[in-house]
Amino acid sequence: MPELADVEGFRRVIDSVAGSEIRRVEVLDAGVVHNVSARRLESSMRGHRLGKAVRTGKWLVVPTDGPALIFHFGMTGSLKWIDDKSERHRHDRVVFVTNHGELRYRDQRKLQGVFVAKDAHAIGGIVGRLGPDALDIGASDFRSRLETKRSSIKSAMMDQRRLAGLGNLLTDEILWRAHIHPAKTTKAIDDGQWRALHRASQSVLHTAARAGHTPRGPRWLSGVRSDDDARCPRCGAGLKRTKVAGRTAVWCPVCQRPATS
DNA sequence: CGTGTTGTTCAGTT
DNA sequence: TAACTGAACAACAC
Repeated sequence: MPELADVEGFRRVIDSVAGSEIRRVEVLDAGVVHNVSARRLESSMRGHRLGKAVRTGKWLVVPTDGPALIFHFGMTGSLKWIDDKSERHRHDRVVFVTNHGELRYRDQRKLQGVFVAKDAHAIGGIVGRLGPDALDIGASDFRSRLETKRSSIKSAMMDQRRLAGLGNLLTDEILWRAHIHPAKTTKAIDDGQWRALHRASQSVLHTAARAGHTPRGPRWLSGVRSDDDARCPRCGAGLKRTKVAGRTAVWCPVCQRPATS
């Protein structure tokens, strides 16, 4: 699930409970706690208040009046705020019990998880080299960061060092909206297509970020991409599935004509 | 028992 | 160097 839009949703979960004081940390599965021990996570966070979260790409940094919490959600992670007595979910891995409710890091596959940094500025060694967030990047920046990678456009868009936040679904959605084939080489994209791509990116990302997830509506590729016999929401053609940049790309053979040369 | 999965990283290769 | 491929991580559905 978690790409830019989903993590934006998690950011707002944190924002809505900023100020809550962590009373206890329950590490139910230490496999998701990455750069500190479970014991250290508990002792370093106890008694501190959650601040406003900052998202960059798929990373979420949560400052406190002590150390900062850092989350990456891999493919199946999420953050849940529970203010009633709901049962723990079998995939709840870390629970931050506060004075107002519980913040739960839930994750089936445990590919990423929870990190701790001295403060919100000391995240360099954890997050690595990230490009600017894909939301609200300007058209010329967008283009120059992508076109210098000689690869398929899909590969460039998913490269977190160029633009941060786009994953497999959002990338396919944007390319579909812009009528560009996912395997098209960056250097084969013309001026008009770069403009269309940027415009589609902003449109998709703003809507998805506002929703807190990539919409699955009838006008969205994401709404049909998993269907058997999936059809293009725009023209009705049968959608194609091919491997591009190591991932399954879903695209419309009519709206996104494959490269001819 | 295979195959696939909304992410990232690393070793090996081109 | 740049980019690609496959594997690995882990868990589950089909």
